[in-house]
Amino acid sequence: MSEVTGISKDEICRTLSELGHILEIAGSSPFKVRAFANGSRALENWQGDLVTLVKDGKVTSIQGIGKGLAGVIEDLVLEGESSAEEEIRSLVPESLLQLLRIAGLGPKKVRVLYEELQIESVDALEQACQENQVQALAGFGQTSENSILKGINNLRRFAGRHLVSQAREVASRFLSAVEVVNGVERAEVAGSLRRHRETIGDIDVLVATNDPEPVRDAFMKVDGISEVMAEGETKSRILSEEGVGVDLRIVEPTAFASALHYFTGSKEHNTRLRQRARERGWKLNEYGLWNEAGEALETPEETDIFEHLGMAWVPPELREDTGEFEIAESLHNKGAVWDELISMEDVQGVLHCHSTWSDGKGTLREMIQAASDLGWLYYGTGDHSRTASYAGGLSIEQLAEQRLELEELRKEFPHMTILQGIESDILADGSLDYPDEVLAELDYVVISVHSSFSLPRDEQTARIEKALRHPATTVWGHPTGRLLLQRDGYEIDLDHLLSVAAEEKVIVELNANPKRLDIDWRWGNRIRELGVDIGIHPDAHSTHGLKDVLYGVAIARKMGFTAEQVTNCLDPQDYLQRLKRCHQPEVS
DNA sequence: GCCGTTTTCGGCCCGACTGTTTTCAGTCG
Repeated sequence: MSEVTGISKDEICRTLSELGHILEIAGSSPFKVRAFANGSRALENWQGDLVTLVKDGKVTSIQGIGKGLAGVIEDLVLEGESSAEEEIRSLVPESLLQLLRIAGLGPKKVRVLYEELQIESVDALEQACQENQVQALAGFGQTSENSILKGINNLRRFAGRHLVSQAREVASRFLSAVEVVNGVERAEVAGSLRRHRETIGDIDVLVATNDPEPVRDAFMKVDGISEVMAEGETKSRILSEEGVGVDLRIVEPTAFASALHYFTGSKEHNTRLRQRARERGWKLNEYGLWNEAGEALETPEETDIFEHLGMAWVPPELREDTGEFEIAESLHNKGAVWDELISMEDVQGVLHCHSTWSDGKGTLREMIQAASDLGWLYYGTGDHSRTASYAGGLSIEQLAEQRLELEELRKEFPHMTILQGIESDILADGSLDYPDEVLAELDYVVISVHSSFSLPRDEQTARIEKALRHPATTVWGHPTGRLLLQRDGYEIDLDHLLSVAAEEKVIVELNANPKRLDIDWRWGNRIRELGVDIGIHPDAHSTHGLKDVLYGVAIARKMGFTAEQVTNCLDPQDYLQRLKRCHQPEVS
């Protein structure tokens, strides 16, 4: 495929989303604004090769993208610029987008600040507040001025989104404080954390009780609250000292299921489910479900809400409006339920673990002991290869020495299947980091990109394809190289490379490190379509890091995977067979 | 701007809390 402009799908999604915000500040129709936001999200969730889609003229086949947005997308892909984009960007200064990130400031207020005081930047706004110019504006006051200053301060201190590992800690601190309060019948964390998103904006804690006050008191007494942002009858919001927003919602016990569903989201899923209710002349909100006569339908559990609306219960992880409605409806019609998704107990062992042989903190013995303690039956070393000198990569001699130590450890841990592997750097030309005869002695080989991140898309794709087709390759490690909240992955034709992995029977890694969670869950549907096998690997650099597998399992659930579809849920015998199957021709 | 078994126009989800108001607009989720 010929490269066109090299603009990535992610960049286009960001552009569409920005254009939506600009239109909002400029005072466009809220529906037009929403169309841009929806289009951005639709494109983000769509998986495939965008260049091909554009060339085939099929961009509008994505639900939520019509003629207008398709035009912008096509121009960006083919020309690298779009006149419609330029036109929208000329409406208001782009720097106003920064102001939207200040808590409490939305498009309307940003517009007033711009029109009345010509404020275009966060710094200018700060100064105007300090000079008490803002409180004089209609709709603003002394309090607004102070809260804007606080908001600016918070914006500078915190990035906005958080790794799921950090969010879980904060959430459990608040949940454990409220769930023990007298009168609390149920308490649960909802929101994106319950949906197992890879990063978390804020935390939703939902409590069912007939006596809200003591719950709110307990919530406000939790350690590490840096600011109370709202404190109402049933809804409160604080900012934790880690910079994570935590919402508390209190509902009556009879409304718990509908509230849990509502606050689990996603917004898109909820919108669609409410539309479904409306189609029947019903109403759905966080307090329940009502029929056309206004009578409340019984919904003691989430399952009941879906049942009333003609759907099987959808696991929370899958509520992103990325195909779950069609499946749940079809399951319901067949009287079936959703397949049991993978859980931690299904994992039988792991590959891709580092030790003190390269840049890990745990010795091989400590790591294997920890894996055994977790109940796992196999463990694969996956230290860095020799080119990764910064990470203590192993020489050919060291590989042989490590093999001797593993022989001893196999005697110590007879119940464990201990494999020797390597995380081989993919060199810039796509070759692997050891001669073939050295690679052939290993039980498996993970191939990973650790250098030359910024090759042009075609070259990067060709480089990885070459490595995927190497006969020794078993696993493709952290396929996109992204670091959550830090950097995007390198530019590749992922769709093509996944087809190559399918063809070569290379296992695609779901790297469970909470900073990576790579490959992205949005590729789940496509991966199943292509018949690619995935493996959940911790990429552990310490005994503690082995537990990261739980984040990988969470993402695999989000991809809709059952245990049968994940390689390291196989028992040791079958697993060894699967590792050998790589690159061998299909037995007909 | 998008969409369609009420289809090419006329809709587009819903409610709590805050601050500035004196009945409500804006923001947020």
